[in-house]
Amino acid sequence: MRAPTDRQPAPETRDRILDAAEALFVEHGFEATSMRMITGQAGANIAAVNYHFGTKDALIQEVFRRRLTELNRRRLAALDRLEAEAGGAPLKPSRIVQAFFGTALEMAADTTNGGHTFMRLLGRTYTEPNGFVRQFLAEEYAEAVERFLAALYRALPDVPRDEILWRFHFMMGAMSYAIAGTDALQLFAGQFDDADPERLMPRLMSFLLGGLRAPLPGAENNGEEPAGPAKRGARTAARKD
Amino acid sequence: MRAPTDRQPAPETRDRILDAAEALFVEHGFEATSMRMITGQAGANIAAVNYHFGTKDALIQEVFRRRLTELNRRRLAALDRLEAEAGGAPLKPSRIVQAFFGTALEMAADTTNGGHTFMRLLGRTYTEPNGFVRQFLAEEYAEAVERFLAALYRALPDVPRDEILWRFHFMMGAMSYAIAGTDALQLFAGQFDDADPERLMPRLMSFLLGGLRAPLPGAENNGEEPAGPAKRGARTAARKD
DNA sequence: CCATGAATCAAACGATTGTTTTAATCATAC
DNA sequence: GTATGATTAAAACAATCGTTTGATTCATGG
Repeated sequence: MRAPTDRQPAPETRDRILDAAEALFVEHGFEATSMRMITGQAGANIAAVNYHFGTKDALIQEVFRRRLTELNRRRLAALDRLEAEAGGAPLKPSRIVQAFFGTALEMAADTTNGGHTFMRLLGRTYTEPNGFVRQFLAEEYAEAVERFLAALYRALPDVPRDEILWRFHFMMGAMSYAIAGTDALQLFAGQFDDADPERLMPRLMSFLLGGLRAPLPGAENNGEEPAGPAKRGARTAARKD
Repeated sequence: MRAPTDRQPAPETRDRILDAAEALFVEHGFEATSMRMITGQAGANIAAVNYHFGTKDALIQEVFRRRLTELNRRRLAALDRLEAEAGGAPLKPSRIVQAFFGTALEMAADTTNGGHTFMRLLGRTYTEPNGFVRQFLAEEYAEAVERFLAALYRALPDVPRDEILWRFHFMMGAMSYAIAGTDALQLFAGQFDDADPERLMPRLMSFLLGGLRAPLPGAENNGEEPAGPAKRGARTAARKD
């Protein structure tokens, strides 16, 4: 009676709990969301969580696992497709970025199946203090990050790998805010006249690619004293497309 | 006996509590940090927090207030300086970005006075679910955001304001990850060979400016099908420097 | 029709939460 | 030295936390 059957899809209580937990985690965070809030919203008994998942931490993990596995599967499928088309040649950075971040944005645009809810949760979880959540995320992401970084290294052989790594990191931050911030961050109160999610994708893509292809630091033409307009021949990271 | 004196700087217990709370909030988050953990690390009695601050929420607010007021004061001072130098002319976008994000990175580089600790906390708090924290942040930021956005609008008159707003938003995301991620995000496990904080500033600045000046979306040369390398005359957001 | 095991239920578990109370201690001014 | 008010201290407050228990319901196959 300890472990529920795992060959059957399980009726529905289990899924209702996952959905409720996902929504409540977004709204209140992990710690501030109690088991009673979850089971209450799911219309289940308080003991149902421990019965189906064992512990609260295990529930959190499962909330992430079911979506994250799918997200990274799609990402890797998109990358596979690109590499198959290219036939051994290095990929265009813009395509790589599109495959990784565009796929995430597509999931975030799905408001009917909970994808939107989850992506908001995911965005704020990258920086979550909770230790075991971070480690779990790292494991789930390991393969995808490794392959996409390798693709970027190949695509930008002249850019130092440290630089690519950092910029990939920056891009993840921008994407997280893009998703989480649409409704979460009211720092720019009343300023978002146009929060059309339709336009978010091209907006973010332009920004990400601009950052990725920015002139490398160290070249003294950047940042501090950029004397005149648009120096020609400025040292640039990526002009592969 | 209810309200402590507010004309005296107060001895030190109050500050020890703030420092302990700041450090513990970074490590565990707000909810997972108990009053007993705070007072324990501060070497104070459990009742000291409620005596000095009234409530846990008020303590959280004070942790942010004391640093955030200073940070935004410096930001606005830097902007004042730029505008004084320019004498009425629009500013260079790179200078504006430097004044806003560079000032934050400088505070994050201060590892001796808790600035580093706080900036890590701040970065992950922008997306905090906790309602009253977000509202408090919005109020503390209102003036600085308003003035910097206005400066960017003037600096980039040809760029739609919505676009500037979004890119400012993206930049905040990238910066948050830049600070919080150095130690928090181990997603790229073992990959950060060069996490030298000295180099973080120019790296982030290059990325932010690249994103800010990226070609605007909508122009069909961007993102999806960028046929050839580096189209000349591509529509670009900002080439003021 | 009954046996079997999964699923649900109400109720309680001990532990920990933020906060309060009441008394003791401390410093300072008269 | 004694009064005054700020600070600290120990102890307890009710409330809520995640989890467990043991009984009951339900579905299914022999």
